[in-house]
Amino acid sequence: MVKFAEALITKLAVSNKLDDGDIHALHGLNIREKLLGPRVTIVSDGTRPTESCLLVKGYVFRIKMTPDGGKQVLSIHIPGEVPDLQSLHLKVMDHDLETVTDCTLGFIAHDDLKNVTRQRPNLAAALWRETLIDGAIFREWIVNVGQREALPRMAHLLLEMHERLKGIGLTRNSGFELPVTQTDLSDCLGLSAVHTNRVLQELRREKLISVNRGEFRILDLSRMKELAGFDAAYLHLGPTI
Amino acid sequence: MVKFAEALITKLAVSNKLDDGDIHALHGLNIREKLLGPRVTIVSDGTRPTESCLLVKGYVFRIKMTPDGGKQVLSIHIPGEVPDLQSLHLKVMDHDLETVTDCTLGFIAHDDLKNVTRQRPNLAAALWRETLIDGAIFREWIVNVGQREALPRMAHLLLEMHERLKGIGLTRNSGFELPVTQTDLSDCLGLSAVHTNRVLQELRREKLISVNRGEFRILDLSRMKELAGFDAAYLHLGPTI
DNA sequence: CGTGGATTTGAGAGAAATCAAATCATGTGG
DNA sequence: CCACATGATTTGATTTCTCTCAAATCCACG
Repeated sequence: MVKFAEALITKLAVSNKLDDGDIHALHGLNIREKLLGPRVTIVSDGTRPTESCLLVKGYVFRIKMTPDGGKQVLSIHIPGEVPDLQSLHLKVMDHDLETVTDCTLGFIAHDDLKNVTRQRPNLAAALWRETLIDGAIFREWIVNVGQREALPRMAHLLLEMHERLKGIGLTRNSGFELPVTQTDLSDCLGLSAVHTNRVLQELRREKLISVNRGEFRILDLSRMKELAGFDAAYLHLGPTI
Repeated sequence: MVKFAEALITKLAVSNKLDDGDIHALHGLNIREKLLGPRVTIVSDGTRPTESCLLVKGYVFRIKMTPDGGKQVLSIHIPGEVPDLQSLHLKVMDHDLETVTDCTLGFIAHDDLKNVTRQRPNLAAALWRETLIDGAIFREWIVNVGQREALPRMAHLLLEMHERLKGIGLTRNSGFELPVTQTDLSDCLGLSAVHTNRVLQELRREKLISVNRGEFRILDLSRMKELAGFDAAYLHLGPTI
């Protein structure tokens, strides 16, 4: 199944330099395909996965539930990413992984991943780097919920998704598909669904964005960045030498 | 300088299994000592470090500033940790690193770290794992600021510090040194300094904690955990097989 | 003893949550 | 093709948590 390796390579190449040997090794990976519908749990908090899943098509949420029923989305994953790559070295899951949309996933055994990293230090570094970029995005999310109020917070999230999707070619003139509900967005931002709705209205009223059924468009990039205090550096796009 | 290797080994051993060869390799690392006073910037946002720093004594904050002067503490680092280990693979810093107290630091060149990881896959995994635990803690901080209100949020932070410090033997019957100001705590939690003060008073009034000059004590662990919804699983303490 | 930072207190304002209900899709089955 | 059910979005009113502003007190230190 070439598409799996292709998705992974495309995404890795956004932030890493891969040589022919690396690419060959990735093509050689044994990947088990799985198609899932929307809103399905892929991996559960507390379990011990023996494989990680490569997302090829669709969106995936990492989610953490609080004891009193609160729900926090920790990250939104896009094609080419491996949302539970951390389980390669953190044996017990500390959060859930679930599909947002119809998804095509490719499961790769941890043993195979370990072999590849042992044989190709450059790939090991690339995968490590991917988990570090995850971490950098987590850090910015802490800032987002901790420091920004609702309007810039929403703007920042949308800008991040725009920037990351642009990296893998999933934007068309500042528009991108993100088929999530307003409740989903509220779970990303730590806001109530009602307030999320009002914030989105405000952004539309200000002609900063447009939304129709899961298609978001940034109408005024520079004003949005200004509003959100957005600086893409934390995404570490482009292989830095 | 044995103390550097010792601090690192103690901390790594909390979450990893190290063999004699690993320990020997760590002792062989070339480490440059540096003593810093409190409130000193170790590494700045936007720079490209060529070494990472091992914290041996004291506390270090990772900090992110927003364009409008907001300050968010991203993590509090304790002895044995390498707060900027991510710079090994993410060349440009996306946040600041600064001392909180008097600190003893040991700087290790990235080249040396890379050599060690290339020669000892088990150490590579251990270091990768440390950065993944960082990530797990970031995730929980997102939940903390996103989902919990002020009182449980503060309780959660204190419980986390207690649990982590216990791992390296820096607690005495539920008490631990954490010489930070209330303003520091407010920057950790995304609260105002005034509200932080009121929250601390409330926790003391409820006989949940006591504080005197940088020494915090958890007076009622189970009620605190109940209040905070605290589950230590995300810290990944103990080497999971 | 004075100075500056840290903590504390009080009062008022503001951002966001909650509660409740209406409206708007969307998709299903008769 | 329409009636209906279900979930998503929207609106309005009210409450609550947290912030801001301003000032007082406390404390460590030179």
